[in-house]
Amino acid sequence: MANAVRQVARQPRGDATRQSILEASEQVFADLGYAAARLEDVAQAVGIRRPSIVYYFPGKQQLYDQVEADIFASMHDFVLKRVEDADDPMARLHALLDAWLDFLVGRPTAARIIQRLIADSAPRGDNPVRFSETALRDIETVISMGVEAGVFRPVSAMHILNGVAGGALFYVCNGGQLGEARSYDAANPTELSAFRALLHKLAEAAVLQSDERK
Amino acid sequence: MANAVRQVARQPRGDATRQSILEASEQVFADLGYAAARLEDVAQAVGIRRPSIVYYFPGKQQLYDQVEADIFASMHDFVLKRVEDADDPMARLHALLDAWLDFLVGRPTAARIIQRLIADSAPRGDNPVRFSETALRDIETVISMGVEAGVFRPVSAMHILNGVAGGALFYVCNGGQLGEARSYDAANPTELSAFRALLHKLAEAAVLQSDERK
DNA sequence: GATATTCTACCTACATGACGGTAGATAACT
DNA sequence: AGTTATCTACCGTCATGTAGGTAGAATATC
Repeated sequence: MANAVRQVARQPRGDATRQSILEASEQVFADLGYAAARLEDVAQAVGIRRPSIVYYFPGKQQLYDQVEADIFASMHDFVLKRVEDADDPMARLHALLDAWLDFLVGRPTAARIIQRLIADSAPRGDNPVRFSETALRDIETVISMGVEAGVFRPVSAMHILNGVAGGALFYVCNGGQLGEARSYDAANPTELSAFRALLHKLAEAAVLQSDERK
Repeated sequence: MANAVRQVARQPRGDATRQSILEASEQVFADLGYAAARLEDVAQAVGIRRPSIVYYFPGKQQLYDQVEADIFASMHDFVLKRVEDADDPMARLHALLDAWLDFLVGRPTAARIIQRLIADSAPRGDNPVRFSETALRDIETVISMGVEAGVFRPVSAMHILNGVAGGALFYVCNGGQLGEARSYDAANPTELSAFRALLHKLAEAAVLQSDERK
């Protein structure tokens, strides 16, 4: 079979091309969304012809799935690594939010892809990994530990995800969204640390008992 | 010219069809996004043939623009009406957030369309109305009044928009996003009032001086 | 160590199908 | 009768996927 999915790349050159395709397509999918994205654009960005993409990925959908899966995996790993360094509940929550924020700021294409994903009414049948599910499990773990420790009031992880984590996505996506005058660079250290401070404040307000906020 | 844009509908029947087309297309655009949306779907939902849509709207893009413009206008009006009933700064801020939340809960298609819009990297050239700009102006007014009154600390309206208003969008969009077990109905009164309470708490944390939170 | 063979990494060219838009006929009001 | 509303039929475009070919690298063979 000519188009067998190659589980493992065989040659360094092929590896590099494959990686370039993934990166270029992440950009294109982020910019235009799945439906409007054209493989032609991806090919052009990589510097190859469109059919060569098919040499590496069976089709557009599979390419997209690969991009999405990579985003989720990277993000989850990133979060885990940051969270396990913290031990008290509030430190863990801060670490979790910081991890999300930093990941998205460093990979704004991922932010925009997730943003689009959340707009979809229902999960796509064959798509195994769902953002909100993964993210929700991560935050549920952190929250429930805080609640058990008596540090957090009992609060729906779902609501925290919506109220607080959504903010990080917005912060990244909205940077170039406003008119010339109001545009900002999400990666700008001053801007970022200001927003991070707000995020922490919001998180504390969300989980702490009303009488023990600092 | 056969396809002249009709500024005013001439007959009641035409008016009704036109309205049906707008409503159906809002649904379709929300479900699939602009690129993936097919006029065929819209026509089918309305119960007419596809070319009849062109009788009312010059083309797909113009139809979409109309839907978007209507959403922004409705939302802005909705917000204004709610905010002007409040007079002290915090009441105004709460009214603003409640208005956003209630509007989006009542019109989830709008929420998903806005969600998609924010994923776009940059404003489309010919698109006159930008969500974040309109919303930002609304919130800027409220915030700056609070700051001038000395009730709010000086805080970037942009950050409030990201951190707090984004939450309302997420709340609505994420309802059907999770697996069977975790799905929720954003319009459910219990769920909604719990989230509303959180939103208020977050807003207060964001704008009040650290020492005067209730 | 030169030659034959196989494989990798692309390419060109084409078939297919989907969707938006257009033209013109027709039905339904008033 | 004349306008308003909707239909059928058709066309053009465009993006995907497929078929098959080719240069050059890697590997085997003598």
